[in-house]
Amino acid sequence: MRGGRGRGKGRGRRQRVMSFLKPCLLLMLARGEAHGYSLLDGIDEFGFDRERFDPSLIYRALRDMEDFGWVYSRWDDESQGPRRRVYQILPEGEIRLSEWVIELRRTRDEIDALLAAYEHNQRQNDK
Amino acid sequence: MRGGRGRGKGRGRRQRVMSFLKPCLLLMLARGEAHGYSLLDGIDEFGFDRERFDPSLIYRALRDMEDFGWVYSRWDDESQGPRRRVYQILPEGEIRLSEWVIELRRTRDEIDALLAAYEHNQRQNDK
DNA sequence: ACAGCTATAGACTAAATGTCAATAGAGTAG
DNA sequence: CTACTCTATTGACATTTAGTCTATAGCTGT
Repeated sequence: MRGGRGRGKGRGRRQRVMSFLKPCLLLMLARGEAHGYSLLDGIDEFGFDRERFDPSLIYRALRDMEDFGWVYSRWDDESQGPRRRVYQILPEGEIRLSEWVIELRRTRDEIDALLAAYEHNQRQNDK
Repeated sequence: MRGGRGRGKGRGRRQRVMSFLKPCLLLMLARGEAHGYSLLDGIDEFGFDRERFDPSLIYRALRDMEDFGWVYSRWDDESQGPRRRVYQILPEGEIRLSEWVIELRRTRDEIDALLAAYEHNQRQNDK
């Protein structure tokens, strides 16, 4: 076993990644316009832990998506409290969401393939 | 629509992420020892495109996993051609793989939830 | 000798994520 | 009236992960 290359990372544990947030946000916006904070309240539907979830991630994702032309935003001055930016999904965003759905289906199928291979392995080892 | 903040990224398309490679490698190693290049030949089983897949990713993943104590490697001098490093999975690696399987099942379920929500939305819009 | 394949490794780049702190309006408990 | 809390958005910075490109080196066939 070669000696470490000075890359001791403690433990390679990270959270899920796979850019799951943006499709979730697009889907929520497809149900109707919303602002960042209200979207934050909705993300636990998709398995995110609302308590530990940093709001800045949502705002960043929304701004990125606006730069891509997937969503549109305007300030809402009617509401009480601090001004909120209200987002709407654009046709480009609906297209991107539908592409994402296709990619996610494929990803799911690949995960299923790995799980099946793993379980197959386990059965072999039990024999 | 705010003017761009100088963040024109062309198009936000990336490949799948989710650290899928390492669990695939661990699973392949669970079936028996192997070296990097032979693992490269096996990854298309999991949906990777062997042609476009850069071998250095495999070697890096293997070294990372060795640093974590999940696999063990030794030089194989018996083989012809350039020396190859042969990897074996360690008990730590089997444990990590089983944890990964649990995480992947959860990820798959979350993808399924999003897909179901998307399809539900579509049906509503058709009405 | 050299072209091509097998095999591994390193450097550099780019992108995606995560963490923290700053700002600010409104309502409310004391 | 002021300190505190909740809603709301933003920016800076750090870390992690993934992707590209290049280098090295042994063997094989010509």
